[in-house]
Amino acid sequence: MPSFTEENYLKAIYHLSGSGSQAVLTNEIAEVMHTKAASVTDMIKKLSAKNFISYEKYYGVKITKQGKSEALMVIRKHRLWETFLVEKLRFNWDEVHEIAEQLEHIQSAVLIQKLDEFLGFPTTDPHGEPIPDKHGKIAVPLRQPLHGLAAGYTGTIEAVHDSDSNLLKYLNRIGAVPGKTIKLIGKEEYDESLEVEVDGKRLTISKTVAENILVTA
Amino acid sequence: MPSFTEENYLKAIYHLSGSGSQAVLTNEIAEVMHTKAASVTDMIKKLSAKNFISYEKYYGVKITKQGKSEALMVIRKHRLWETFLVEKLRFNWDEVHEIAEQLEHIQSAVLIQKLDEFLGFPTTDPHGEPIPDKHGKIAVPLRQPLHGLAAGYTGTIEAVHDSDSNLLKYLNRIGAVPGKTIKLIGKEEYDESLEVEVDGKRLTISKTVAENILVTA
DNA sequence: GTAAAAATTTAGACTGGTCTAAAAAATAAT
DNA sequence: ATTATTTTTTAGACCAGTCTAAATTTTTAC
Repeated sequence: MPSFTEENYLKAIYHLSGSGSQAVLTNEIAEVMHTKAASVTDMIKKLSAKNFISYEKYYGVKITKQGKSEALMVIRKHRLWETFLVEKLRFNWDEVHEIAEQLEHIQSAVLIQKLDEFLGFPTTDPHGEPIPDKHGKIAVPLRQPLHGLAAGYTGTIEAVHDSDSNLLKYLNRIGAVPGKTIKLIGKEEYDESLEVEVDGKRLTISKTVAENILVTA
Repeated sequence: MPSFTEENYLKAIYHLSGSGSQAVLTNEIAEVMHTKAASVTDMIKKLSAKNFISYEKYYGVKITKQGKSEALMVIRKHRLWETFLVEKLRFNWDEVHEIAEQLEHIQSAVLIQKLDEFLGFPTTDPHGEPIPDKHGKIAVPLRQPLHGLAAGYTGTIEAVHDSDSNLLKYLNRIGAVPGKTIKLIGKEEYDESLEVEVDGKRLTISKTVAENILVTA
């Protein structure tokens, strides 16, 4: 049974690796975990000893089948709890991430099973992200970050990354929520900011924000 | 903000002290925390430095106003989550303690506020224990352990201590649940076991079990 | 193809929580 | 009241997770 911290590392590695398909570098992990490279190296050794990842010195880390399965269970719990908080407790979309970060570590398979049932077996969370099923199976969504769209094209927002509350509050304010239509007017060369149209309103968003908005054409 | 472990110690001290009215000894804490006296001494120093308890060497520990308030908040969370698990997720009465032990440490005042509202502001948990309100106010229940009843008398089960799942499963099996009427037929001298009648059935229960059944006359 | 820069790992130390073994204080027994 | 017993505290150690500073390896630049 992985610890609290180990679960967080596995989740980060899973996401950074593109659902487990690529190797991940020490500094990448350090950045998203808000920690130092030396700490990551230590943790990598522990996760490797438990066969959650495979590790070669100086080359980076690959998540194993077992590690992927653990990560997907944590993600499942996170997204089910977020759904609960929004659907049942009437939280706003942008207030649930931090609480779900805690709830995702509660250990009880039957709890999650019953929660899933209580929520009516939802397939996506409030941010549009797919919820893995109890076997860890997850729908692969067809979508791309907004800044990958070509100028002039219109897309539908399918999901937004729920990494941080401030981003979500901002997206909420400008109306960029799942289901909405967004048109890419043009790209600014020097800073890669985008001019877009949402709800008939023109606005400029930074590259960083655009990367967190996921659209289908 | 107290840590996970500190919260568990405060809760234990609160209960052992009879809601904060008496001093508690090191070994008593060690026993209920399933830890050693030396570890308790260490933790006592930390809790004392944070003003959650007052401590005199070799004398024991008294919980402060601040410590009591923290303990009551943890108890409030525990009992609200237990209510949620039974009322909403359809858990059995005797399956929820261990899960609530984890959930009680989730940090978010607004979460508990919304959960309370979602449950319709319950005043007792599934075991009959009173739920402290958001200010830490708790109804003082009029009741006594079953073995305090005199032979021949009948009482109503108001609550049972939810310390451990095995006890609760046993109580469930014999029908000793809150709301039920229980008659004390007689006491056995040498081991203080009790002969009782529940649901028209006669049975013998140990002193240990009787102490966990709380009745009103 | 060597030097400089960047990334990674090691070494050693710290905190929180735990332990065992030994010392000190309080209580009980005669 | 002095000894024996129990309770509590201290001393020293360990594990998980983190850090800084230094060493090592890889990558980039010329």
